Amino acid sequence: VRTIAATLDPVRTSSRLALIADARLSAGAGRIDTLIVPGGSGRAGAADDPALVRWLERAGTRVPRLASVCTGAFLLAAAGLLRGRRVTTHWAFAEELARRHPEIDVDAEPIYIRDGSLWTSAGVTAGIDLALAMVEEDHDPELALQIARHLVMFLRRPSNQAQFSVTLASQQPEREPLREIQREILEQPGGEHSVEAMAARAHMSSRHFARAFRAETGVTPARYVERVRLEAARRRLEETATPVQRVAIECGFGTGETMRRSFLRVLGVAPAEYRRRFHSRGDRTTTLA
DNA sequence: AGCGTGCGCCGCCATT
DNA sequence: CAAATGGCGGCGCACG
Repeated sequence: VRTIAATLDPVRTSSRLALIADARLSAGAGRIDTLIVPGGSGRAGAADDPALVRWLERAGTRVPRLASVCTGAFLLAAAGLLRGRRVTTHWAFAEELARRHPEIDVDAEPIYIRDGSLWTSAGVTAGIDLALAMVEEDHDPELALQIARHLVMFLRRPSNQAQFSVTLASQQPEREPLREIQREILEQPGGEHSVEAMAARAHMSSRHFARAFRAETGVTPARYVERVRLEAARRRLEETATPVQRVAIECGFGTGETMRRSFLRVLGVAPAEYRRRFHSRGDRTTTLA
């Protein structure tokens, strides 16, 4: 991994962290396999730097794989690299991107989008999902999964389910009845998803269902249900002010106590504490220089 | 904080 | 014969 900047002087990020680039644009960067353009509050100025934009125009058309994180998409757009492509960016800026560049097909829904050799991602952490997807492509899903675990990365899923984060995607079953069951769980985490009930819906004996599910996804049915419920609960805690108790019921945990224990076991924090730490205050955005 | 019990899981074997 | 499926029993543990 190498960093390239317009200058070799320290570059301050929006959080004041100073980075020193490995190379200057003018020096050329040698052969590049994947070019990743970050976003952040500095991107407006960068888009006004003719030398940088010109460099991007050239490099962007030559690299085998081009990517942006967050508002980095604006830079790619300024360099004319997104014409006619399907891309995403930070949700708070998606409308602006679409307005300023009508020639781009902007979709703010997925956490990242791959359009051929062009990869774009939503907010900063979505960039991790994007990077993991690249690892998966270059190597295999198992390695991506290992890394995700190593990073103690929380699973992320777009609401439209058109695109799962790699960790969940690697658990996509082949067989139709099992996919159907998975869909039901994802759509209604609070529903009745005991092993027996799911087996009945799939027209299988519970023994066979559990065995098949495990073989296809690598996770046992109940554990999968628990994961999905945990995800749903996390999202509600992050994005709403719904009382913890009600979140527990809505997400299929019988009681608040059950959800609490699940949180402690998997995430290491209790629900209330989790909300205190991660609840987002609406329009606040995260950007990276 | 502690506890009984029901559920999930799996090994094993029979059946299809 | 191999593979798919079903049933049983027992163990561990999480739910309430």
